[in-house]
Amino acid sequence: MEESDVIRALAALAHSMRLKVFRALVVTGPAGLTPGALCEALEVAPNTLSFHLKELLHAGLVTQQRDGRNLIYRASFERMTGLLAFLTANCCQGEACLAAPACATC
Amino acid sequence: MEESDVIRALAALAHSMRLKVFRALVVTGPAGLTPGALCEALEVAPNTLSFHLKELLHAGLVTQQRDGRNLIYRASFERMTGLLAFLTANCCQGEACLAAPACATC
DNA sequence: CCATTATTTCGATTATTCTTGAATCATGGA
DNA sequence: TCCATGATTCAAGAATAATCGAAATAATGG
Repeated sequence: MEESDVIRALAALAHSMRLKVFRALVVTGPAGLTPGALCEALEVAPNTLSFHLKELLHAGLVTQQRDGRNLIYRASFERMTGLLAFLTANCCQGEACLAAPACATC
Repeated sequence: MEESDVIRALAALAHSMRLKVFRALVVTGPAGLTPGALCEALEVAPNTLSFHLKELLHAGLVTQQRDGRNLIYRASFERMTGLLAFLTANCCQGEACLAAPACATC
């Protein structure tokens, strides 16, 4: 993962609504959610949500798939783990450190 | 870790220079680095660096300690792991998922 | 106490991002 | 084909963040 990709992903997540959207998709898992469902859950206007979903999509943090007249968005776990790996890579020059596993519940 | 803290931390890291600074501190580990050393390594003006260090400090991602006429900045591994944990918490509603450990080298 | 080095703070300008409303595109059914 | 629904795009103004030069603060050694 390139540094520019990492920055794009971090910037995408560094916004209240986008973080909520991403967390909702992470919690939901492989089933994913439609924009309509997210609008209702997060009480946000469709165009505003669409803007933020596009940001997440462009950052590679979510994927988009059409299903009839709905779209299904899913969190990209591959991208997320790449991001986490970048932040901790080569920490402490290989010495023992306090970095804990990323996913406590899995 | 509160959502607002997470956003602050993500926003702090979502900037090329700040990410470089943070990575340099992560790689260096507990010894830490002075602003002067970072200035030289990253080829940045002292006041610009100071601005960004303050952002990282305010986000809790780095700590500051005075040592004579130098300041020593260190990455806060505690904060970083808290951030990583937030992003992956409750993923996939407890189902098995692909989330990998955060720190591959430690 | 003064000079020097290290680092931060201030203020103004520029650039970027967020929000909002109206318009547009895509799909499925009558 | 026409309409309704789900979702996105566009353009503007408002808010926020980044940059840079100049000045200020902090600590040490002479």
